[in-house]
Formats: sequence, structure tokens, C-alpha cells
Amino acid sequence: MLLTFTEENYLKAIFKITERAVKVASTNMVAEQVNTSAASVTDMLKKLSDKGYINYEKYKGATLSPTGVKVATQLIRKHRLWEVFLHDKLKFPWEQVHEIAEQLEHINSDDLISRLDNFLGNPRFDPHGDPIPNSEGKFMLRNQTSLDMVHSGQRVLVVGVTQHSVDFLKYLNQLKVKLGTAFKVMAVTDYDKSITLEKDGAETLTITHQVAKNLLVKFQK
Amino acid sequence: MLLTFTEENYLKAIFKITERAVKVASTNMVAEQVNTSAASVTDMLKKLSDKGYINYEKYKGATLSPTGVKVATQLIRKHRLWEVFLHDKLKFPWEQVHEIAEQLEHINSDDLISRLDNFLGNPRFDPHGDPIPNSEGKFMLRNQTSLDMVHSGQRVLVVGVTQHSVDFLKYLNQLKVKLGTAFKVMAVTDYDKSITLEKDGAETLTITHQVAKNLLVKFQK
DNA sequence: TTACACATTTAGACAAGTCTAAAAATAAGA
DNA sequence: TCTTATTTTTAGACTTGTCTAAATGTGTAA
Ligand SMILES: [Mn+2]
Ligand SMILES: [Mn+2]
Ligand SMILES: [Mn+2]
Ligand SMILES: [Mn+2]
Repeated sequence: MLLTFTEENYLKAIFKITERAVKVASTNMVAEQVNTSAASVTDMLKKLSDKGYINYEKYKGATLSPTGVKVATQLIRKHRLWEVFLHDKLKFPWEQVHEIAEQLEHINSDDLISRLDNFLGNPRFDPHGDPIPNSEGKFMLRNQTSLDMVHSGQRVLVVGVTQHSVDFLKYLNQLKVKLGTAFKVMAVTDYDKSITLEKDGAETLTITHQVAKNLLVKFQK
Repeated sequence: MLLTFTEENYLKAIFKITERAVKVASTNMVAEQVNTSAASVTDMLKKLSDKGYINYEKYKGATLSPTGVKVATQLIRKHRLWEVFLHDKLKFPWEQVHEIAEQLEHINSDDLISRLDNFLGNPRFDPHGDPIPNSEGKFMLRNQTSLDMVHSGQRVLVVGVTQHSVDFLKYLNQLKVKLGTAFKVMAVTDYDKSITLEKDGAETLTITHQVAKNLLVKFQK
């Protein structure tokens, strides 16, 4: 059963929408995610439902069927492996890998992906710290917290970002914050929830709540 | 000016047809190359002509315009660089790289290709011995002869193949003939033009004219 | 429980790429 | 040159994915 480029993108969109709190993907949410009109989404949901990739009821939204989940996770696996390739091997900055991976993820060859995985050393996380599902679709979970949940005195290590926009990632570059950067939390301001951090070496920086919220960290002993 | 996957394939087909003896690509030749009906080709030739990528006159066939040549050579450059990646880095056998490169060649990113080229060490030839055009579209030429043109006593080095079918390449694998293999020509049979070769080490093998014709060699002093 | 806003679906149309069958042009042979 | 054979183009239709505008359904707040 060969899926088109477009069908794959819809399935990935539904996966992304329903992977957290949201249980059912509404037409408008999907439209927003794949950047099309609601009318087009309705058509596609009907088609994907007919093909058995999603559960869809008129006016009630869609969820992925088991096959749909399989397709979506494989797509995410491919996307993230390519991102690792682009970042680690071709030295692309982390804010540029997503767009190209968006194309590469649709290349169709199981052998290619298993060899790529191997070539990259079977990485478990992509350049943004997102887990790479294994070939069975299992995601490796990790203890992590949003940086806006920490308290003064705690030591943390940056392990991911929850926002992938080019602007945000470039701003982090500017702050010299990247995956693996270690911080000690110096102060959390009550007034605006801004956080002052001290880098491993010595320099300190202050970030807004907005930034902290989008940084994932894990605690250091 | 963004071209679709399909338009790119047509331009590459016309390039391939017209790169040797044939001066003008006929509708049927293109149809054969891209594996579609002649009617579909006529439509596409009209479109590509309107967009300025080819010169096309009804009933007379098509040739690439300068822009068309540029697109086609860039596509071939991408195709061959990806083949090198698949072969050298991911260790795909040479008979498997073409099909996957057929997809990868359409990935759209100049930066990606220049980084890939660099990562691969700016290779000048692909895994089949075909030259990789540089970013300006120039092909590196090389002294080479078809193996059916050699004479007894000459020493040659395999540098390429003119047939890329999986069957042919697998047959060469079986004969342990690959790029870089050195031979001394032992005998050329008058009767059926079969050729007996001695490998660098010691073993000899006999190949048919059919095979010899499709092997490109360069002479050794 | 009745409006009304908002979300969703339907209707109808369009572009890209494809097909088959029929018509027209060109090439080849007698 | 006249008559076929072959190639190429046109006509008309279909699929996929998209759109806008109109119709319909759902949920909320008076
Ligand atoms: Mn990404
Ligand atoms: Mn994509
Ligand atoms: Mn990522
Ligand atoms: Mn190839």
C-alpha cells in the first residue's frame, strides 16, 4: 500500500496533533498543520478513512488507526534520522535541518533507512533533542522538564526544545545555548518569571519565561 | 522558477536522448524514456516549451534550451552525488544505488548539494564510473574505450559501464569485475569476438562481445 | 430553548499529469 | 506520385489535490 507525499503529510499532522493532550484532531487543526483549507482536509480525511489509516466521523474529527500510527512514526523516524545526518555529517546548523528533512522523509526505501541509522551510529535523539523512534515505532522516553519549572539553586542540562521555529533556534544560538549546555539556576523572578542562569564556566544570562518554557532540561545531581 | 518532479524527469530524459548521436528527441523516444504514452509527452513538451526549457516544434521533436540544459545537468549532478553517498557511505552495492538516487535527485536545496559534495570529498565519478558535473554543469572528460576495441597484449583498467541494468551489474559482481579492476587482454576470438582476460593476480576469464561492449576501460602503460 | 457564532461539510471548479481512441501529419515503398 | 505504415497530435475523460462560496451541523450563552 503506497502512500502519496500528501497523504503521508496528513498522517504526520494528525499524529502531531494527537500525540499530547488533544485526543482527536479536528478538521481545522489539521488544516492549520498542513497549511490548507478546511474543505481540502475534509476530502482527505474521508480518503484516509476509506483506506483505513484513520478513524473519522463527520463533524467529530480524526484519530490514527494502528496502521496510521505505524506510517506516522516511520515518517518521524525518517525525518529525525535525516536531521541527524544533515546536522552531524553535513554540519547544517540545527535551525536549517527541519525544512530539508521535510522533503527527505518521503524517500521510499526501508533498506536506506536502516543503513542510514547504522551509518549515524543508531542515534536516539535528533538535533533538537527529540527522540527517534526505533524501527518498531517505539519512542525512547527520557526524564525531562520544561525549564520554567525549576527552582533557584538547581543544576540542569539542556536536552531539548519544544519550539522548532528558525527564529527561536537562532536566538538560542545567539545566547550560546545548545543541547548539552549546563546551567545553574541563580534566580527565578516572581514578577515576570524570568530566569537567571549561570553557565558552567562563569557567564550568566537571563531569559524570559517565554524562552524557559520552550527549553527542556534534565536535572543534574 | 520551481519545476515539478515530473517536469524535471522529462528534462533529464531529453538530455539523455540528445547527449550522444541523436540530435533531436522525438515524442516516442521521450515516451519510452519516461515510461508514458506519446499523448502525455506531447502535452508536456508543449508545457516545457512554453516555460522556455526546451525548443519544440510540432512533429519535429525537442531539444533542451540553455536553461533546460542547466536544469538537467544539475539533476544529473545531484543523482550521481547521491549515488556516491549511497555506495561509499552507506555501502549499497552499485546495482542498487540508481533506483534510490532516482528519488533523491529531486530534493531541493542548493546548500544540501554543495555540502554533500564536500562531505563526499568532491568525487568526480559516480559508482558506475560516470562523470559528475561540477556546480557549473561542466563534465570532466576522460580517455576511455569500450572493451571491445582492445587488442591482445594490451593492459587495461575498468573505469566504467555503459549499461546500468541490475542484471548486468550483478553479473559483473559475479565475475568479480568492478571499477578499478586491472586486466591484461590475452586473446580476442575472431569467430564470436569473445575476449579472454587475465586478472592482475592470476585468474583468467572469458567474456562475450556483449559484455565487452558495455565495459569502459582505459589503457595502462 | 432559541439565537447566533463558529466549525465542518458539500458543491462546483481548477491545475497537473495521465490515459485511450480518433484524427492528422509525415515518412516510406511500390 | 500515390498509397500505406508509422508517428504525432488532438479530443475527451479520469485522478489527485487544491480552492472559494454556500449549506449544514454543533455548541454556547442569553
Ligand atoms: Mn523537524
Ligand atoms: Mn514532509
Ligand atoms: Mn527535529
Ligand atoms: Mn544512476
